[in-house]
Amino acid sequence: VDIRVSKPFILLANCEVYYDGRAKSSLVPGDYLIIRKGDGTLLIHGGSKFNPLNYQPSGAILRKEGNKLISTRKRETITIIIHSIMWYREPVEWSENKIEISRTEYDLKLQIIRDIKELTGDRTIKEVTPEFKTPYGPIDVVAITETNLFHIIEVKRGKSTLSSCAQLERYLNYFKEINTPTKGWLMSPDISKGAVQYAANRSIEWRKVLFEV
Amino acid sequence: VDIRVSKPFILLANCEVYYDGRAKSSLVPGDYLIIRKGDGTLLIHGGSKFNPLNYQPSGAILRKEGNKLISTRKRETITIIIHSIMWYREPVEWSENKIEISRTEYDLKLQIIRDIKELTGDRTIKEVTPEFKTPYGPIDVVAITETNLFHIIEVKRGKSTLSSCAQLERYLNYFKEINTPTKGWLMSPDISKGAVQYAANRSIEWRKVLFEV
DNA sequence: AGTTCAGTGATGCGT
DNA sequence: ACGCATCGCTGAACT
Repeated sequence: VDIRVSKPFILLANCEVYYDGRAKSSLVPGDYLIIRKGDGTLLIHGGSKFNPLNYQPSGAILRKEGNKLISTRKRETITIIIHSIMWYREPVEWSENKIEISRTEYDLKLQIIRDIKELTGDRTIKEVTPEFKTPYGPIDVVAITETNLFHIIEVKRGKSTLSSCAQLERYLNYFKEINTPTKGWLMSPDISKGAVQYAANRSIEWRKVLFEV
Repeated sequence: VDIRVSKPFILLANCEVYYDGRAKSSLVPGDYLIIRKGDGTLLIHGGSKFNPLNYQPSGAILRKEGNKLISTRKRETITIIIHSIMWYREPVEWSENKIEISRTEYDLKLQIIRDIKELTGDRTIKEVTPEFKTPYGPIDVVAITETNLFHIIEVKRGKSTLSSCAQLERYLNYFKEINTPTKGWLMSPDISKGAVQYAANRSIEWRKVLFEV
């Protein structure tokens, strides 16, 4: 079988793989599934687990040297030494459509902005800004009251964790530096125990928010 | 062609895909690559990009209903409606070896622990603990001096970011609560501009550490 | 090109 | 099972 590096292909081969770049890895000889897409993406999958064993994201360039396949991208290199080919296929058509997805953090954010006064219990809110920019990163939602109190809201689509608390606190620190009074909020469907503890110690409040759809 | 849900297979098919679970998505009809592994992993790949369009991680259970493939796992469901099959393969052998990887954060941490006195410039360190446990999460490296000053060190294999700063500060907060004097450190090969700023404002120090191998 | 964050993140390790 | 941190994370949006 002749592998064409100019075409997308799907290949099951007995091979070994070496990677060098940000990290360095080697994969002992075995039968693996090798996928090469039109945009340069290279995936080497083993017989279990979600993640490919080795890979290169879109933009990689593939070449052939004897029984070696070499893929390079931004100073990273994958070398596949092929011992034998079980089968090889070039898809005639391979669609590039995207999925349409809902129940993302963005959707939850819209709900929160709509219900902001009920959720915070603050009827004096006069302005709500999503993606509020600060030098310490963009804040999911900022709601400003008539008396210029800033509600700083971090939204999570899943569980709020210690890491969410730290993220929120980082934003709060910015407003502390510019002497602006704030109230910090976590809003999400769930929260971890550690986050509850941490939030309590720093007067951060959590509001449970569920997806409506 | 007859798809056997009891075996791992690779399938190129014209199909449409619906997912419902934590989120909800749909994929318009097209030609996609469907991979089913022995551990239940299901991957549906389009003709570009690293990430699968739809997927289920290991543990999913697959069944067939007419021209539908239905995979379920923990209240999440993927439904593939198959319109036509381009080709279908069942790998006879598909290895489950793991890659051996180096230059991970763990490797960098070992270097840092070895060179801890040089990196901190503190010759009075008497004890170094990796994975130091606190209620606010485990700290990469803690080094304690003869006078009980705690060096709190957050290690990153790539670039230190604002998020790294916030993570470190969260650990520092714990020691503040128990009235223990600390010095906060970021150690990594690189650091982002925002992180430099944030660290400067909170007397966190950064040390550049490169992989030796 | 650099920075930041979401993700159906997944995965591994600890409790 | 939950909690937490890493990942060669990738991908997207914005500067």
